[in-house]
Amino acid sequence: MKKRKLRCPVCGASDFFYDRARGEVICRKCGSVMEERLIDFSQEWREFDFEQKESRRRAGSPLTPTRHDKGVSTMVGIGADMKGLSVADRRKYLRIAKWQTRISTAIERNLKFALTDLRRSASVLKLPESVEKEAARIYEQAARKGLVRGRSMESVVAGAIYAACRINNVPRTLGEISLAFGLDKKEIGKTYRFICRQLGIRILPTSPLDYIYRFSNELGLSPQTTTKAIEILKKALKKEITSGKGPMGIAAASLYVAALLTGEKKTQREVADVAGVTEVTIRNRYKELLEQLGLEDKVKEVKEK
DNA sequence: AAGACGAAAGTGGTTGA
DNA sequence: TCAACAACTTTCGTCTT
Repeated sequence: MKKRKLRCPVCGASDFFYDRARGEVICRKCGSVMEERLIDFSQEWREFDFEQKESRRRAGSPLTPTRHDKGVSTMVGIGADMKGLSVADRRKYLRIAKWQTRISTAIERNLKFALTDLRRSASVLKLPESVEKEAARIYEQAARKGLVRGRSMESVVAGAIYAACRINNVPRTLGEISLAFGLDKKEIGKTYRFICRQLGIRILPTSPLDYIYRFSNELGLSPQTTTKAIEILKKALKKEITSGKGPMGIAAASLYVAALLTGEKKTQREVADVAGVTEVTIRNRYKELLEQLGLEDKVKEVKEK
């Protein structure tokens, strides 16, 4: 394949930063996001990788031995030496072995379906490979621990994906995931919390900064505005007026203010939609930002024009 | 007519006794 | 286990552009 020199359509520079974790290419000079779906290039070998993974799994040991799956990962040996055992004990032994085979093949079967589903939605969500793998790992753990029982397989897959996103600081909102799966936000959130608790996964709150680039890109805002939003956001973080608040609302409000100040005005509704929050939340955050950062005058100035 | 603003009531989750 | 609580949503009326 011929190598073509990429140039930033905004500032013309050809110095890019590839944020592998987020699957985004960002111009070093002006900060605009060039490509959000870089991952699509890797579709081919990623699938190949998954095939490999699956076949490996069928062949034997789980990839991630953890403290959680004691009972299941320790197989009762089928060809074990049973000479010293009574008939009753032998029967019992064989019965256990049989059930374990049944359970584990059931899990393998389930895993096969789940991973197909996972792969499909990861591709819809344009997730980096690392996150997809992480999600697969989480799902497998959950399945082996029997957490899928009583829940739809899809919701657990969705929960695993969401958890993987959070862990890798790859911002995807619950709304986006629920759209990709056609599931209710609440349901995904519920299973997400459930499997996190059960698997002892520690979740750090996401930073609003993680969302800025994507939201900004989706709104079609200029790099200047994006930079402005980040500037505002950082000040807000420093003043600690953001703690306890939802990160998406804060990111959205920062972008809204920034767009206002640079004359690229977006309506509250537009911003609210891409950020997956309501206008009311934006208004509240927006008000706080203006008060705490002394931006009222600047906004007034802009409005006069 | 559309957008911005804010009050009031409701939702789901966390926390602390 | 339950009640208080904070953040966010929904809904709706009013004001501004």
